[in-house]
This record gives sequence, structure tokens and C-alpha cells, in this order.
Amino acid sequence: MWPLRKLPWRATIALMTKKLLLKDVARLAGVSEMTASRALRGAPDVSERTRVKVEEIARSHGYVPNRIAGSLSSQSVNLVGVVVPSLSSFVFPEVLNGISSVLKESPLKPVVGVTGYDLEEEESVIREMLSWQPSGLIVAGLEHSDATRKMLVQAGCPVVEIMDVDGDPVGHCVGISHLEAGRDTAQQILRRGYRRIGFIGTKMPQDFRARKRFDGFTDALAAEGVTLADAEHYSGESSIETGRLLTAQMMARSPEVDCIYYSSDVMSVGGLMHCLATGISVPGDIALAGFNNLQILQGLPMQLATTDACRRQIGVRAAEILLDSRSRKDIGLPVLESLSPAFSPGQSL
Amino acid sequence: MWPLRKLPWRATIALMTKKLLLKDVARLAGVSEMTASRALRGAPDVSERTRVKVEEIARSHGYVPNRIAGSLSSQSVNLVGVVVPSLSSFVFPEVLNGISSVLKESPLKPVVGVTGYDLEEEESVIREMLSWQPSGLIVAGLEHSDATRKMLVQAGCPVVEIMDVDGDPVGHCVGISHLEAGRDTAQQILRRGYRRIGFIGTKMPQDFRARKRFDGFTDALAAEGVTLADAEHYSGESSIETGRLLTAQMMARSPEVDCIYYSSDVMSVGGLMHCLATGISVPGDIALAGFNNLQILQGLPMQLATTDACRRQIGVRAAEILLDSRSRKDIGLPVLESLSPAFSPGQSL
DNA sequence: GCCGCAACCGTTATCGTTATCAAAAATCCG
DNA sequence: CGGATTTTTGATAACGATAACGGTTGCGGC
Repeated sequence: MWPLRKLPWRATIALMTKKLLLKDVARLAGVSEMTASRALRGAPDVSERTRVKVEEIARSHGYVPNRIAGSLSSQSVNLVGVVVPSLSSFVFPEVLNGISSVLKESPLKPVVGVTGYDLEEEESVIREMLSWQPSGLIVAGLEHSDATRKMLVQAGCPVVEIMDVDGDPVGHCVGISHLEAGRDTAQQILRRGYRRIGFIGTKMPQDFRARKRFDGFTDALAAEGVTLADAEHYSGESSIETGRLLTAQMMARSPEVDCIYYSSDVMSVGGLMHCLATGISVPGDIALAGFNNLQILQGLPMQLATTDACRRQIGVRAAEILLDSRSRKDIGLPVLESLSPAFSPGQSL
Repeated sequence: MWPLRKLPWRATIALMTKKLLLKDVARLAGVSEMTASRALRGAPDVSERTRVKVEEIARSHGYVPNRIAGSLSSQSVNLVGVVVPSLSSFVFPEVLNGISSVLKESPLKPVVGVTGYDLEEEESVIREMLSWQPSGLIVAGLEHSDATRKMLVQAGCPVVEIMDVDGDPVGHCVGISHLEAGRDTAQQILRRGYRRIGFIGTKMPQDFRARKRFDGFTDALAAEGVTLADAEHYSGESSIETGRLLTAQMMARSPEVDCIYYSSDVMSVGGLMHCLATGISVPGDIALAGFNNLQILQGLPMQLATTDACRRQIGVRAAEILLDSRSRKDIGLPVLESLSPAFSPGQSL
């Protein structure tokens, strides 16, 4: 008597899905699962004839391999997690482009997670990503919760922190110094003779990099004995409209201000719009400077002063670092790359 | 004599990673793997005492569950694939926001894939997504390769095609009629007396929805006996700069044109910038109209005419449809929802 | 004709977790 | 307090694919 073989309980779901499995393809092609697997993966040790046959059957039946099973078995997942604060802010899509353009030449695929500038959300997003055992992780920013930091340390895969270098990276790091960028802009402004300087920024508490630019900016002003004539910290998404509104308010409130530094180009464009609409001359009546060198600056009636944040380049390097430490099969020494953001005065300073 | 148990070949990798597994947590907590698993998943049937103990150990050791193994076993993956043509075009991030806002209240998480307006790339992105056995799939657009179509049909999960309703959906569908939107805009323009009308659009061949707006637009013009005075189809990403450039060219080339319809707000903003910079009066000398009702329209010196594409709402509904058909455990009848895009003339018509 | 090597293919054991079912422990109740 | 529940817990068998390794087969060379 045979031992009573229990029926597959989960067979019930087959009634609704009856998904095509590798074993089905193999059966149809008259080969073993193993051979079918090899054929479909383009592995060696398969004759041309069988490979063609298997591929044919797979394609004609619309077989989609189950990568969950495959990854579990091969202990490898060709995904890299990319964790950014936002996708609507104009700045990160560009970083993603950089990442994708490099990864395109490799088997790795980027998977994006969004944190909304919230460290707790970041923690859960990263936990989620790591639970899929990715081949690498790219995270924007150096500030994390303790738990996040711990996870990153023992992630089991290379980690690259991007955008910022002012801080203490957990792993590899590529970015620019926002402190330095803020300082530099201040010096550029001072050098041109402005002394009644205003600042407009959004999301200060959560956006650490904007905060650093602000700090660098005020530091450099202080070094010349200048203090901010006015400052506004709006909390919410940056937008042209907000920039316009806050600029109008500041100019009404502090008419002596002769130059405004914004935490983002989006805001400085708003400032320019206010000036265009009300006939205020730039830089005659007031000078404007932003940050990021966003695409939207191109095509405006005037070139606004800005600092290029090297967004694409950061994405490119981050991806390259991942590929490197992957090809070396060890994580190696942590890379720290500080790119130099270029200031361009445009015509608004 | 024991049967010779082969050594775990892959133990070698343990030398570098020695990842914490469920079995380790279980051992440390003095319970079986099964109980530990239940405790961590918050499943019922676990005493409060053991749950706390297990959670404690897991947290203190920084245990991250392997969702690959979990999903393989439970035959369920709490991910929904979202396939869009681009992230830098200002339009899809908004759709994603809508999706996330709904999914946030559920265990599902969105995973984004980008196709770059390329049907072949779309095919491979979708194949990749499906290979992870997601709980649902949201795809922008109704136009797909045959292979893609086939995959979608037998995806084994609910599929929602979004943005567009002019076509033949594979599964559920939420969007607007771009044909209708184009027609409507034409009528709005004609009603206001413009007759020398120009059109400026980008990415025509690949962007099917822009194409449909164009077709609807010209149809409605033709119905009134009007033909386009000029048209420009630039191939590349939409940008303010491109819009500005093409507008300048068109106005130089066809000075009789009294109104321009753009395939996107980004472009119409460029047009406005050209006019602002060169002192052309809008709508006095020329009227402008775009499409999408993008955020960047807010804060400009003038309200540009546009049509709201219901981007967020589309995302919201798509996600809701997924959740519905999930709760019903059957895919149910295909939903087809056509939202009504609102035209707003602003001050530029 | 035998040996050796290479190309190909298949068997078996896992990967790390969860569903199922049965057993054990705790609780209830007359 | 004993049996009937009701909780908790654990042993076992998958989930669907791939790595490792053992066979086959074919073929050239001596």
C-alpha cells in the first residue's frame, strides 16, 4: 500500500488561474524542467535544437517565468532599490534618468520608492525594499532614523547614499556639499555688491539639504558681517505659485531687500513671475538666485542665477558604483565622491 | 551509519553575509519557525506573550523577513505594477500620487516601471513586472504590442489601463477621451472667433494620446470648414524651451496665425514666455491653449487656457478598481470609466 | 575497439517562508 | 474534577525555480 499522498490543497486556485509553469513548458517540449530552465535563461549546455524548441513553446504559450521562485532558488535578485523623497519635485526624475541610463547596460533594474520627506516612511520603504533582497540600494540623503541606519549597515548588499556629502555616510556616497553650495552662492551675491538679502525656502524641517544650503548661506553672509534682511520658511511643496506669493509678500514687507536666494529654482521662477507681472526690474530692482539648475529655467525670458546640483551625474555615478562593487563581488572600501556644483549667475544677479 | 548528508554548497556565501533567518529568530525566541512567522506577521492564534517575545528578538537583531520566500510560499505578492511612459513629463507623478494615496490604506504597494514611450520597452517592462506575480497592474495607454496584449489577457491579476478611453481596453479602463478633449478645445477656440489656427506638438508618433487630441482637434476644425494654418511636430521631450522656440518659429513663418494649440501645457508656457520676452500681447496678438492643467500653470503672469486631464483622479480610480476586484476575489466585469476633462479658458483665449 | 573528453541532459536537494493539519496546552462548565 | 472546547503550538509538505553533480551519448585518436 502506498502512503496516502495528500492532494495539493492549493490546487483550488488552479481553477481560476491555471498558470503556465516551467514544468508545463518542459513537458510540452519533451525535455526536463532543468533543460527548459537552461534553455529559457540562455544558459550554456543546451543544444541549439532544444533551445529553439523550448523557446518556441514558451513564447507561443505566453509563458512568463516566476521570478519569485527563480530568485529564491538562485539567491539573486536583479533589482536595485532607489529611495527618494519625492517624484513631483522635478529634481529626482533626473537622478533616476542617470541611474537608468547606466543600469540599462546591465541586468539590473531600478525599483523606485518614495518617502515624502518623512524619515519614518523612509524606514518602512527601505525595510520593504530590503525584504526583496535587492542587489543594491540607492538612498537619497544622509539623515536616517537609527533603525534605518542599522538596516543599511547589515543590508547584505551595497548601499549608496546620494545627493549630499555633508554628514556621515553608512556606505558609499556620491553627492555635492549643500553647505558649500549655499556658501558659494552667498559669496557670489556679496561679490556683486548686494547687502540687503532675503531668503525664501520651503520644507525646511524635513528637507535637510535645503537646510544645509541655508546654513552655508547665512554662515558666509555672517563672515562678511551681513545678516539676512528677511527670511520666509514656508512648509509645503515648492511651486512656482508659492514662490511668487512669498516673493510678493517679502517685497511688500521688506522693500529694502535687493536680492533673494531661494531654496529651489521652482521658487525663484515664481519670484521672476511676480516681477514680470508687476513690472519690477530684475536685477535692477531686485536680484534673484535659485538652486538646482532645473530644466524649467530654460526658455524663460531671463536666465536666472542658479547652481547646478549635478543631479544626473549623481545618478550615473551611484549606479556605476553599484555595478563596480557587484563585479568585484565584494563591497570593497566605501567610495566617497563629492561632485562640484557649478554656479551660474545668469542675468538675474 | 547516517546517509551522507551533502554539505550546503552555498554555505560559502554565508561567510560574507550570514543573514539572519526566520529560523534564527525562532531559535532565539525558543519557539518554532511557524510560531515566529505567525507572530511577526501579526497573524491571530499567537499568545500575546510569545508575540511580544518574538517581536522583541526580531527587532533587536534587525531581522528583515525574506519576502521572496514568503511570497513564493503564500502565493501572494502585495505589489501592483504601474507602467508609465515617463516620469519627467510632469504628468505621471500626479497619477502616481493618486494611486499611492489610495493604496496607502491597503497592504498593496506600487512599483513603477518606465517605458520611454516605446512599445517594445513597454513589453519588456510588463513582462518583468508580471514575472513578479503582482496583485494588479496599472498600465498607461491602450496601445500595446500583440505580445503585450496577450500577456495582459492572461496576466492572472486584474489589469487597469489608464489615461485614455479611445480604444479597445484589455481589462478595466479609466481615463478621458483625448479625441473629445481635442474636439472640445477646437470648439472653444472657434467659438471665440479664431480662424487662423496653429498646432504645436511633440512626440507625435509615440504619444498616442497627443495624437488623438490632434486628430480630434483637426476634426472639429474641419467640421467648421477650418484647416490648420500651420503645424509643427517636434520629436523629443516637451519642454518650455522647445515650446518657446517652436512658437517663435511658427510666428515668424506664419504671421497670420492668431491662436496656437499645444499638445502640452509645458509647451504653451514656452509660448507664453516667447510672447512675454518679445512684447507680443496674449491674447491680443495671439491666443494660446495647452493641455493637462499642470501645476506649473499656477503662478504665471497669466492664466493659460488648458484642459484638466484628471490625472490624480485617474490614479485614484485605477487603484480603487484594483482594490475592489481584489476584495471580491474575482476580476468581475471589466470597468470602463470615462472621466470628463474640464476646459478652462483662462485669460489667454 | 577502448579510452577520454566534451557536449548535453536529468535527478536531487535546496532556497526561506507559509498553509494545513494535528497535537498539545489552556480554559470552560456543569 | 472530567470532558468538551478553545487557544496555541509544532511537524510536514509544499511554493516554482535553479545549483550541483551524475549520467549519457557522440566522437576522435591511438
